[in-house]
Amino acid sequence: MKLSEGTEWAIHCCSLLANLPPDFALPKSRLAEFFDLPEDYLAKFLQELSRAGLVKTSRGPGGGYQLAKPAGQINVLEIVQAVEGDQHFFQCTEIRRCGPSGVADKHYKKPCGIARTMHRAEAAWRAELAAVSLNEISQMGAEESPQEQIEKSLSWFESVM
Amino acid sequence: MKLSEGTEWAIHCCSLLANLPPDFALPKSRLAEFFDLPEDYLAKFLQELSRAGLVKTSRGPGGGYQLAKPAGQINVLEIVQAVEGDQHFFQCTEIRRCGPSGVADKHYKKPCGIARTMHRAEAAWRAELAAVSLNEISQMGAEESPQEQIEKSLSWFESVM
DNA sequence: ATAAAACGGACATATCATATCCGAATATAA
DNA sequence: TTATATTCGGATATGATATGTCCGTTTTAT
Ligand code: SF4
Ligand code: SF4
Repeated sequence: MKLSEGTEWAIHCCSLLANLPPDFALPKSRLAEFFDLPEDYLAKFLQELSRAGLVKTSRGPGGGYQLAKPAGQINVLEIVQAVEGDQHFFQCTEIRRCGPSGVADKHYKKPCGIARTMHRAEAAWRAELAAVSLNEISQMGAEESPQEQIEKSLSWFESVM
Repeated sequence: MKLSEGTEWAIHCCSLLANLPPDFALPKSRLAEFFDLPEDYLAKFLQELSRAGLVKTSRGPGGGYQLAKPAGQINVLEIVQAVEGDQHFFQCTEIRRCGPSGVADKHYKKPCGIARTMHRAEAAWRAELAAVSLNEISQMGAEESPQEQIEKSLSWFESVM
């Protein structure tokens, strides 16, 4: 029961993209370099962000990834769902219908209390993530990063653009 | 990103145990039979419930599993954690420290905004589960089960005790 | 035309979930 | 004391998913 690493990577990448000047695209090679991640594997998640409509891509020289919307209009839940899919954590296998006490399917009108409890908890999780925008994430990142890191990021950025 | 089936099994088993007369123990063979589950695999999760102190066990003839505490004093989160462990969903791999902008470890004083956001969401999930007692689960089960199922359960129970 | 870049499918490997089996420890009852 | 019923834990097998690499195709700027 663990979120994939891709989720962390995707949020970090989106946060970085949020700090880029408008109309500037960063290719996967640069993103991978910045975080020291395997380029081809990272690309999988970037493509999922693209499919989800969170980033837009441009091919060819000078191309790469940019946010598809202002960072204030993207929330963390969207990023997580793009990478993880929208499966529920709790997938009921309807074991109440099995064994010596099970009866015909038509008698089970709605999810039982167990399923409702688990789903309510998931909804609370999603709500917390949906309440945080990418903008907030990138601002927290900017405010809390050590000064030296910000300087190194800027000089890295100068060297690639 | 999916909870194991064992979680559902464990909650169902606890709910069933909550309906047993005091001082009556149900062996794993009966529990597995009731839900039509693989006996040896189910036993793994029952043992985890035992290690977590949620059920008590007695060996030898007439032995089996019973709740270790009144159902009102057990909550769903405890059961889930017993089975799933207490790992966080989101496990930060500290990628901010890597790549061309990373600086020495000592500069990172606290989890970043991403990690805090993810952990807050997990806390909300846990809180929802902790708010529901096993007693409520088993009552919902009793109230919502089809009449025919309750009768079949009772007659099954007569046959095994 | 050439080069840079995303895209998508095929593949390999590692980790974890699922499942079975068995011997050891423990308790009851005859 | 012996036979039986039960939990416990380790070993092992299998399948699914996460992780990671590779390469050919498509798109686009120059
Ligand atoms: S709906 Fe509820 S009772 Fe039925 S299998 Fe799912 S969790 Fe169990
Ligand atoms: S603490 Fe935050 S910035 Fe650092 S790796 Fe974890 S999620 Fe990323």
